[in-house]
This record gives sequence, structure tokens and C-alpha cells, in this order.
Amino acid sequence: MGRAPCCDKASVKKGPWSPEEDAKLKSYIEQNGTGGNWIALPQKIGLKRCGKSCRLRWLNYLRPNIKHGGFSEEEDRIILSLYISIGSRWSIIAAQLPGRTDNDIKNYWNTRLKKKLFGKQSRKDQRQQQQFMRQAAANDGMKQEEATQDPIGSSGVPAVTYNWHHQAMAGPVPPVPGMMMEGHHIGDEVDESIRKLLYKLGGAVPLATLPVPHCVPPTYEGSPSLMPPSCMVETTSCNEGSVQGSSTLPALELDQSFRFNQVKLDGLDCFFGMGTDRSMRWGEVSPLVCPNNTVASSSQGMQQYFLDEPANLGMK
DNA sequence: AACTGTTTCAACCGCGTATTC
DNA sequence: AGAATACGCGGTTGAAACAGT
Repeated sequence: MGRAPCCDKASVKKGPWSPEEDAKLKSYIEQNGTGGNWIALPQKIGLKRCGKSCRLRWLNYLRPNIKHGGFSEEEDRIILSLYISIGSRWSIIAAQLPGRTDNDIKNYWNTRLKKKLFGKQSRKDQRQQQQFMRQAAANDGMKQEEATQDPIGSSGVPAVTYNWHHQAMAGPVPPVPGMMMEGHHIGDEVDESIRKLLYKLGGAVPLATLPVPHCVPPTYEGSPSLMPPSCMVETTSCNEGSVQGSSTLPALELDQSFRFNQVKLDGLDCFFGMGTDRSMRWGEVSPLVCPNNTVASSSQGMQQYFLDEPANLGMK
């Protein structure tokens, strides 16, 4: 026996909202507010919709000052930083981005940002990039002889690709304009500071000092030799705004930090095939919210978010 | 032009938590 | 204290739009 449905599904309309429904809902809420009861709201307005559906429509679409699409690099940074720190708590992340909804951010992360940061590239981005490449090549007049040696195929897409952690594996090589990260232009969509942040997260965060449980997965069985360096050694935090720290971090360390830092990277298992523990509670999160948290402080502008009390982050 | 595959995003679903009685 | 109800969240789905062939 399951939970009783929140509404009579047979008499409730589903699917996309019509402009008329939108207008009804919007004008009513603007005049009267929600009345603190979403379930009763559709009946008051005369909408054949579920209360939850009304709430969702209002919050994600009709609410004033909603922004759609066109995420800035700064927003990318914030989303990434928060995602790495707290995982897929979209509502909390959305609370830090005025005008953005949790649904919007969730969609953006799942469809765009994840691919953008971790290698896979959408065809749309590929096209934009190819266009850019062609234009650049045309502007250049194809005068450089390297062009013949450069493994760029007839499509304009280089045969050699990287993703950011491959990049990290190769050491702190400064990004070369036009260099690709698995089909991506370093310095184009993927902004330098994000990569710095990723470097730091992988290499300089003294995981062993963080009050985070289960840093070391059971497969290590306590054998220090098998632990990733980031779990064993209290590495020195690298200088703010610098990738110098990455020069002291073994390339492998970055990759392994992503593999084994399950709490910070909750949700990134999709990249590494890890399982996830969705049972984190605020009591466990609170150490991450600590302003001394290297993760938070390593991200430009992130300190303000973590200096806030949890309540200010939309916590209950 | 028609078909196919991919991407995007609005909306739904079910669960956990909070609140009310 | 505990049951009932409502809210809010995150995961998932499916249709529309788009691009390539």
C-alpha cells in the first residue's frame, strides 16, 4: 500500500501549460499569494492541475525575475564549486544564483556543464567550435605550415583531444590557446579559474585533515602504500589564484582525489563509476560549510557562501 | 525532403522531511 | 506520541527542437 496520491490524477490535467493556465496562475498568485496551500490553489483558481504542478510552474517559470539559459562563466564557477562541495543539492546551489531555479541548474549541469568540464562535448558546442576554428583558420589565411602537421582533420576537429584531468596528468602545462580538451578549447568555454580550482581540489586539499568520514575507501584496508597521496599526506595548500600547487602534486593525485573523495564529489561518480551515498545529513555537511574548508576558500568568491549560516543557504 | 540521432528542458514522480492536529 | 497532510527536493522522463545524413 503506497502513499495516497496528492490529487485525483484522473481529473487533473498533465503536460505542458497553456498560456491561459499560466495567466490564471500568475495573476492569482500576484494578487493573492499562494495562501500557503498549494493543494487548494488550483481549485480556487479553477485550474485542473495538481497543486504540486502549480507550485513547480510558478517556481520554475512564472515567478518574477527568472532567468533562463545563458549561464555566465561566473555562474558556472559557482555551480561547480558548490557541486563539488555539497553535491547535487540543487536548491541550495540555486539559492546562491539569483534568478536561477534548481530545475534549471540541474538541467544545465546534466546536459551542458558536466560535459563541458569533463570532456564530452555537445554537438552544439562542437559546431560552434568548428565554426570558430574555421573562422580562425580563414583569418589566419592558413599560412602557418604547422597546419599541415597539426592533426586537424578535414572537419576541422583535431584528432588529438584531452580532457581536463588528462591535462592535469601531464603536469601544470599552461593552456595553449586553441588547445583542445576532448574537443574543447581551453580558454574558451572552460575558464582558467575553473581549471585552477580543479587542480587545487585534486592536489592541494589536505583531505586527511578534513573532518569528512570515509575519506579512505575500505578497499585500501589500511595499507598506506595503496592510498592516494591526497589521503595520506597533509600537502601544503597552494597559493591562492595560482596553479603552482599543481606542480607539487603528482598528476595521479588529482585523478585519485576525484575517485576517493566521495563526500566532496558526491554525484561525480558518473565519471568514475563509483557508488554514491545519498544519506548525508546536515550534521555531516556542516564541516564542509566551515570557512576554513579549503574547497570553499580555494574558489574565488566562494567564501561568502560558506561564511553564511546554513539557514542563509536555504537550510531548514 | 525525409529520416534518424542527439540535445534540451519542462514537467512528472516518488520519497524524505516538516507541520499540523 | 503518532498519524495525516503538505511541502520541497532530486531523479527521471518524454516531447519538441535541432542538426546531420
